Amino acid sequence: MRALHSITASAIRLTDPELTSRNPLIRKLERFVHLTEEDRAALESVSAQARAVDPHIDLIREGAVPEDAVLVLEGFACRYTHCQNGSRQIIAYLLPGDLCDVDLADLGSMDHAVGTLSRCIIARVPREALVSLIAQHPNIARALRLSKLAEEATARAWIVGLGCRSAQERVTHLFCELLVRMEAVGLVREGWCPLPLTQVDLADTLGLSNVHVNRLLQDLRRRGLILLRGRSLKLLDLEGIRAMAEFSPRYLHAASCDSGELLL
Amino acid sequence: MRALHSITASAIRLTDPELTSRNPLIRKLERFVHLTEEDRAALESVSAQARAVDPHIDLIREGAVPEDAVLVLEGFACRYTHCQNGSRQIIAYLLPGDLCDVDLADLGSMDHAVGTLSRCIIARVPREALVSLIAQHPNIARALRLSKLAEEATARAWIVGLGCRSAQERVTHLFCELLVRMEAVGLVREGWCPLPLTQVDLADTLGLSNVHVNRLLQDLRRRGLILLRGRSLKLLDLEGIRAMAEFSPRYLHAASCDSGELLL
DNA sequence: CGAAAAGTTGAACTGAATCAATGCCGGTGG
DNA sequence: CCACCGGCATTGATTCAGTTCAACTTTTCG
Repeated sequence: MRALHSITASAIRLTDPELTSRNPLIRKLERFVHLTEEDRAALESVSAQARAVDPHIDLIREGAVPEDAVLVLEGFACRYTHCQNGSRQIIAYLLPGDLCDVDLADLGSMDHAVGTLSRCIIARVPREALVSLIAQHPNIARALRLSKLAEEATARAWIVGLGCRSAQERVTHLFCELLVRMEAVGLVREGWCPLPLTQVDLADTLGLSNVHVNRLLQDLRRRGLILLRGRSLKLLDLEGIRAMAEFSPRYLHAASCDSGELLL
Repeated sequence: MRALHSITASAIRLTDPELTSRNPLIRKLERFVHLTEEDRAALESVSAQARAVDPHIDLIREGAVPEDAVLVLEGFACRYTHCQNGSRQIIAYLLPGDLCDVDLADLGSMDHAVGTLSRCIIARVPREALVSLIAQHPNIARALRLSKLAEEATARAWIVGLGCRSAQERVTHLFCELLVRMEAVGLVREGWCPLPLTQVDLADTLGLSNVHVNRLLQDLRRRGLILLRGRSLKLLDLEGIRAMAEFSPRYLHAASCDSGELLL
């Protein structure tokens, strides 16, 4: 059986060397650890019964005590809150492959909401399924721990950005982050990165007004640094943009990854 | 032996009902779980061999791969980074009782530095000691997990503050947060909360200039909302300040605490 | 095709930064 | 004990990055 599986796997690899799996959760976790066929099967089964969700729909409401974890398979979702002045602050993006609130067991009521930004494919992982997944698959448990560390590093990077970067630096830094994260789950094709966000979404992420975001994007386009077409983004002068954003991809793999290739 | 211990404990409680322990780590974790005498002894032993550290000293440098966790017993430390424009951004405060980087085992190189702000008393907990502490004391393990959730909630609150609150709201929100956290480790006396920070430190925390922080503080004093004397802070109209900061202490106990009293 | 959502533009405004000088206080050494 | 020094706090004047408001255009999508 083991032999059979690896033959199958390598056959797939020969026909389509890039797609070890279409499941973004598997792709993401494989950046951190090596998964066995059993691990992958468990992850596939957890991702079954996904359903499409419209944009701007709450997946977990603020104050709720979540009974299952949210797994994003397609589209962009986010954590967010509303301030009393009416403005919305996006706290984190949930991209394909992201599994929200792994520590369900310890979690009390939510201090923020989780909702879709674009149309999404979402799977719900019940608490018991999550617990047994972690208990029975040490590789997966470790990969989830490592990706949680990356999430925390991302939150820190957002604090730094909001605290001490200019508006243009924030925009470009966010684009660099999204590119790396989407690449990690195999969703970047020929430099084009899906970006199903409105300028208002970007503004609520970056602590800016939508008007100003609009002008910043125009400026980047005029200078030939980015292309924005049909909900996709292409960074033209990647090195230049990284320099102006002071972006280092290291924090996104915050961990002792074995594969050196990951460090870029 | 068990009986003896509990007699001792209640005797201490009778003479000094407030001080279940002077150790801020124990005080903090006891807000989340009930600790046995063995748990407490283990935590005391981990806190032994603390040493004084001057202000503005790095405890962990950016890029380092830490071999032990940092435990703050007295004073204020922080996580921070330098942006290339020269400004410093403080990412999190480490207050007495805070144990930095519990997931040492999974951690790669640091994407930020950890340093003292004021004079501090610091203990270093070697990796093996930390691992065995967690393995042998499930209560402590759970309490550390819960306090990590509170840390994450705090980071999210900082993102919200930097993203969409006015300068004055940020200052007052930070003061409310510090008051609650210092109260949790028994360091607030008659409403006075230690605040061994300069206005530059506050500015680097809040994404403001030191000049502006100075003016905001003067304004708060003039309006009779705070007192600032000798590295201590007193919030006079706590309800008013909480309202203007849109502060809810709930996120700081982000978890299923059993004690209702914690929810305020 | 028509309505709603998203993007674009200009003008006026403002919160906060910057720059630069001054005052204060606590520690240190003579 | 006093004089000096360095870090921190305070003040005023000026500038600027980014907001707000409001109108207008373009795109999307049922």
